[in-house]
Amino acid sequence: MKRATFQEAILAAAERVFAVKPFNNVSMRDIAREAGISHAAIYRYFPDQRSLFIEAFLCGAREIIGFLSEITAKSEKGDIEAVASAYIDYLIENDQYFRMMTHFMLDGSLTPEMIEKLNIAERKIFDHFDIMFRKMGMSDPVRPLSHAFFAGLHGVLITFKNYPGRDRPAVRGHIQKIAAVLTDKFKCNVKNS
Amino acid sequence: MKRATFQEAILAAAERVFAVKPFNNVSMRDIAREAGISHAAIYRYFPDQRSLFIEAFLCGAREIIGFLSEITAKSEKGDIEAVASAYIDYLIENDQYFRMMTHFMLDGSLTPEMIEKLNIAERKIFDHFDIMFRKMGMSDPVRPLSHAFFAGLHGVLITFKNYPGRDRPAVRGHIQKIAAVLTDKFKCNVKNS
DNA sequence: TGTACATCAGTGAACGCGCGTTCACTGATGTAC
DNA sequence: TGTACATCAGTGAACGCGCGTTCACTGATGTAC
Repeated sequence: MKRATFQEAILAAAERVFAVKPFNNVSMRDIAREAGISHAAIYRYFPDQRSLFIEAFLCGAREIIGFLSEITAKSEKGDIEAVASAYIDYLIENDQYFRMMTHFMLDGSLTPEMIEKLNIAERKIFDHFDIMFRKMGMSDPVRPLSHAFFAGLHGVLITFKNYPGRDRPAVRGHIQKIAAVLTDKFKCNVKNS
Repeated sequence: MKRATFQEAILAAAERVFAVKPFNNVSMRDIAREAGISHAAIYRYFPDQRSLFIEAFLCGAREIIGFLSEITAKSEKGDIEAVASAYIDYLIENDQYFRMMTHFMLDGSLTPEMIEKLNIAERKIFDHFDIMFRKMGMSDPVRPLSHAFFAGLHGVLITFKNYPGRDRPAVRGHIQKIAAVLTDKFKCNVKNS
């Protein structure tokens, strides 16, 4: 097996483990077991655990970005509600990447290279929101809107993920409802001096 | 020293440690050292580490709530910009509680009692935002607005906390700027069908 | 007031665990002649 | 084609660490008579 292929196999195994177990207690041994190799072998392909995690996250981020690209392209008139709702739904389903993203955002000890990698992914997401806001006829600069909207949607997900005493569908419903409240605010084109 | 006093002394020590070190690698030994006692002694007052952390967080939350209560009371006409800006500033300064809050929100393994305690604190924050929105003349129900606004502000903090390549004042400036964009949206009273 | 005893807060040492990472080694593969 | 050698991917075992938690013990305090 070629080197690149092997790396991808490890990342794919990591992805499968993350889907089942909260990433913050996924061990190198877990991933190795899932990939069917010795845990020592991983160190031939990744210098350390965090590099592996970040690379795995970037794979997931690529998927998120691909999905976002699809839904923003689909909505001809910049239908922000549809985009927001689909985006939220996607992140609820692919919850592990969302959690990793939040974790990295709060982690103060990343190297500049790691931060830069994450930031490139983030900027791509902003770009798609930019496109959406332009389609909606918002006047430039739209980037601050994308920042605020992205951050707002993520905040809603984080805040209500463990909304107490509710089952999963009810939580999803509440998140969608509050996200809709937020989204509605962003349809307002007026600048309130 | 009375039992309650001792507990408070431990919590105060924890608070001091959290101010210096990311809470996710604060150990019982760290807290004990700061409090000037043996780490085994802590277990007389708290059943385990997480209970201690949650209790410490609740202390911090009380302070946040107190602060929020002050600023919402001060702003006669529901000056949402002033409230948001002060709230954001406070959370940037008292960053450790904000991070703990986010951590607990994402942690899926809390007991129902713990979740309930955290939720009571959260609801108190919502209450203050409710008051603000009512002062602004928003029509009921305002609770969804509070949910969305609270979540949005927190999202902005999380998203831009480690905004890469910026120093602390620049990060603070950006967070305030994006929070202002969000806040501005919430001044719009129109329902965009 | 003094004495014998019980209580219990607080201690230092130790337990046990899981983890990231390293290391000496093996065996398969590739290469040079 | 065959042989001798080098390379190197992958292994299982081990290292070393820090942690949460427990435990046997100590010494101070309180209590009963």
